[in-house]
Amino acid sequence: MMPNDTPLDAFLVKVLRRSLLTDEEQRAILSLPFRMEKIEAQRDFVRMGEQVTHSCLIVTGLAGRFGQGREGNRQITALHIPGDMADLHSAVTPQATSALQALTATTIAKIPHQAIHNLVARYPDIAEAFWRECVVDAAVMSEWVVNIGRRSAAVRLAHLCCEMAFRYRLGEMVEHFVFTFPATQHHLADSLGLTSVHVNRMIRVLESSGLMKVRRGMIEILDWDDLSEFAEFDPTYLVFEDSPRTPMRASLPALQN
Amino acid sequence: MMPNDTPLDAFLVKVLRRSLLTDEEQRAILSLPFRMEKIEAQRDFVRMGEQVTHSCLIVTGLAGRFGQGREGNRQITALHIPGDMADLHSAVTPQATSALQALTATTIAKIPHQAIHNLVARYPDIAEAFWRECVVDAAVMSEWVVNIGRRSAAVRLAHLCCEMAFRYRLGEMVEHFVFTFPATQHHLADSLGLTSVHVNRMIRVLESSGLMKVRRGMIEILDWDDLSEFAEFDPTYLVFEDSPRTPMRASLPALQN
DNA sequence: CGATGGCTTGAGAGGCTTCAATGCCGGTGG
DNA sequence: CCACCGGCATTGAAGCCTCTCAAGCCATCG
Repeated sequence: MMPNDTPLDAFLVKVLRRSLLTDEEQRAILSLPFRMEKIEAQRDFVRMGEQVTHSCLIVTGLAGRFGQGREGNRQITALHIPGDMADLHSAVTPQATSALQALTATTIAKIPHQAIHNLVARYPDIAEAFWRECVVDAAVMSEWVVNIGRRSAAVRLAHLCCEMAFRYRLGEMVEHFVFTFPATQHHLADSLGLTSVHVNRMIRVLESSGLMKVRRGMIEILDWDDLSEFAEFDPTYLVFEDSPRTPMRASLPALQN
Repeated sequence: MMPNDTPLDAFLVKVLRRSLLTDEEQRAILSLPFRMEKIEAQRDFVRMGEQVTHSCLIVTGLAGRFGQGREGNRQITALHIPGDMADLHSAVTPQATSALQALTATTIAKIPHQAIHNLVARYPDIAEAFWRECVVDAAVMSEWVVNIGRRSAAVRLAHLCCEMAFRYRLGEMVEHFVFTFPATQHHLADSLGLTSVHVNRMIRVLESSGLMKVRRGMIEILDWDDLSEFAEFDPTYLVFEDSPRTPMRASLPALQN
């Protein structure tokens, strides 16, 4: 089945890298109802503690999930790029435990939980696929814990850039490339548990080692192999096509309809 | 329905705090097949990269999920106590992206993925409940990112102790109490992104402020209110009983069977 | 052209680490 | 019953990585 031109396409493409779905199931996902919304930079579109009734798919721009300490210390716990369902988990735990904020001008597609529930009740394979998406998000966060907890600032920054590069390119890496990444140094700092001052210095360190450049709104990878080596970056946790797809399916009784 | 005496009871109790399940569904979970296994302290029972075929329920003891940097730097990304299904997510992503290690002598119940898949294919509500468990685990990790990224060592340690206290007591808190927690200071350090030397010093700081004591294998909370205030601990991310339980259920067509 | 937001750079302070030695305690074997 | 042993906890001193504070710069925008 060919994706057409819905905002849901990018999401479906990502899902299909990890879960095997029939044409009917794919069509069902693509026909999910949604309402587009433009969010200006620095605005929260999900607030902490709120009762959420929609899941948010990032269509363009960049969004961050924020936790915070008492004294205004903000920490980004996840970054979401176009094609990510930033909020899929809220379908299953509607009370938001953290805030979602647009880091730059962002458009989102809001999908009613109701529709998601109808979908997964009807298609167990889709339920499993969505469950899997949430598990992959958790694996990414697990890697962030390691990154923040146990790596030096320079390696930390390099690792984040590798992850974002890998996610933007869906794993199709080459030696040297550029991608747009509209996060400020302050956003990077909040993602890394550092200050923006120190992020700035580390950017210069990486640049002077010839590994990468960070400019306003974009990142240039100069040498992917050296960089990912330096960053201790191993993309396995992003669970892409290499891993077996739903290996049990064959042995399941076909219950759906 | 009354829990009887299976290792699965504790797990079911936790699931029921977050998901509404019928008697039949509860019975189905309790009749999941499993094989008990004793793991000695410091031994990995799931290795990184391994293809996993079972999910592990912690029955007694304490287990840690480990990520690691290049130079032997270990970072614990999750702690699992009795009643936790440490590995539920592996049912949906069988390639382990991190290792599971027994921190002390631990007994686990290994549940075949096959059985889990059969269960969730038959009972959509259970699929949703298991999905929700994974989402809660992710919420805990999200809080760890904030903790490690943005809080000082003393607050960080206090926060972890609050979390573990809350989880051991399933949220039934009192002013002053003791609970056994068989982690070493080294384990705490690996959970907090600190060194064991510094954890030791912070323990003494907390003790001299009269907030808590940490002894070999146990933690004593001296003043829960003051401690959780100091730790910036807000248990919302752990509990979902306040929030509506699977609010969509009523409106779903009853498809199962 | 002033205002704004982000980036850059410097100097000093401090929190945490590193290294290293000592102390404690439970277990084990003679 | 005691001596030894190994793992963990404790303590000190020195150093470094990162933070804080503060100023200057540069582009963009009204």
